[in-house]
Amino acid sequence: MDRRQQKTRAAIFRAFTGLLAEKSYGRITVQEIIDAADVGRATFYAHFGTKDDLLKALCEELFGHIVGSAMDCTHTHGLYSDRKAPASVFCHLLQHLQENDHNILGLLSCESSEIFLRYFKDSLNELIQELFVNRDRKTGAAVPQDFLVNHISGSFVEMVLWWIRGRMKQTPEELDRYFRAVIEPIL
Amino acid sequence: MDRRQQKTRAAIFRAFTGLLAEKSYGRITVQEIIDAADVGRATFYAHFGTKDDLLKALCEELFGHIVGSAMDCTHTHGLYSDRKAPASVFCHLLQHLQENDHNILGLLSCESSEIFLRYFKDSLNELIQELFVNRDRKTGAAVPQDFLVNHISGSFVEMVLWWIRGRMKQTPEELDRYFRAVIEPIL
DNA sequence: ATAATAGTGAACAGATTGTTCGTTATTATA
DNA sequence: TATAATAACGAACAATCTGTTCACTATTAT
Repeated sequence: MDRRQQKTRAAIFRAFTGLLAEKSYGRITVQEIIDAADVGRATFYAHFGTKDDLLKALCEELFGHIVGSAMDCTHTHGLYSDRKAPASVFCHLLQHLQENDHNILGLLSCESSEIFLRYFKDSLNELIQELFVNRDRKTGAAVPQDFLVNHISGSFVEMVLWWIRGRMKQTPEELDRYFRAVIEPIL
Repeated sequence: MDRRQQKTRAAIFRAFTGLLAEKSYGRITVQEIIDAADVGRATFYAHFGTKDDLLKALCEELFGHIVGSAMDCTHTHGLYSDRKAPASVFCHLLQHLQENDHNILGLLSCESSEIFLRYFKDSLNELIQELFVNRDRKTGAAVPQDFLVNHISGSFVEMVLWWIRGRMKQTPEELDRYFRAVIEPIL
């Protein structure tokens, strides 16, 4: 609502992500954040109860956004007509990542990437769960459905990590092919 | 060498793992560790330069042990004749986990499990890499080998996390079946 | 027996945290 | 435009934590 709130919130987010590119989450102090954001100490604590709260808020904003967009895309096709329709939700997600919306790659490739990957996977889980509802399963009941959902979201996240750590030498389309090669045989 | 060193080292490890069961890694202070271990402040810093060093040392000891044993098992069969030969390395690993050697489950199920999972996965990667060397790959070159290795170790670790978070209702043998069901089709 | 090694306990400056409070600036709205 | 509500400021605070130092004591290996 209040423009001032949005400004400080954005400034804190910006400072925080900037610091994450330099050092691990654990070593970042509130002091550094407010210095970088040029914001009063009391102001920080008026917005976020703790550093962990800030982390959580940032993750929700980022991953909620990216996964939400993927969800919209699969539900209402044609909405993104201005962009080449991706071959799969996974490809869509990877392209989103490569475009580096809100410097999301910075977070996933920083020293504390594991923390962000967990949030990412949680969001992914919801997405994939939904995809399964609208889909006939061809597989017999060899494995429970929630095992399968976890396997897919887990593999995807681990693949993204592998991709980033390898300096992202593959294109999203290439990665998508790999991923489908290891996932589709079991669907 | 010196018995005193081993004792304090063990006391610190014990105190640390105990605290991890209660609170997240980030919230644990050196102060609490030395209080719980009943060890002088200077002593702690004589052993570990920092809290992160302690974490690393613990992980190396634990995962090096469990994965190393799995590696031995696959190399020299019959060594573990006193125990029912497990159907696969994965089953072997899962059984080891369930036995909760050195309270390894406590670490993997605590609030900071992500940190430990990363170390676990690193160790696993080496193991699986080795397994691939001694094995003919049936798959075509649809996906690169290191992608595949990462996919397998990543999936395994994510499965363990799923297992633990679901309160470990499945037996290691059951889990092993699931895992082979999603992995063997692509080998 | 003795020299080397490890642990003790206290003290330390410096940094970090989370909170409080009076003051100032910005915003919404009447 | 006037005014009341809201947000940020900045300075200060006690409490805690960190990492290091030092003189002293206990244990260990040889």
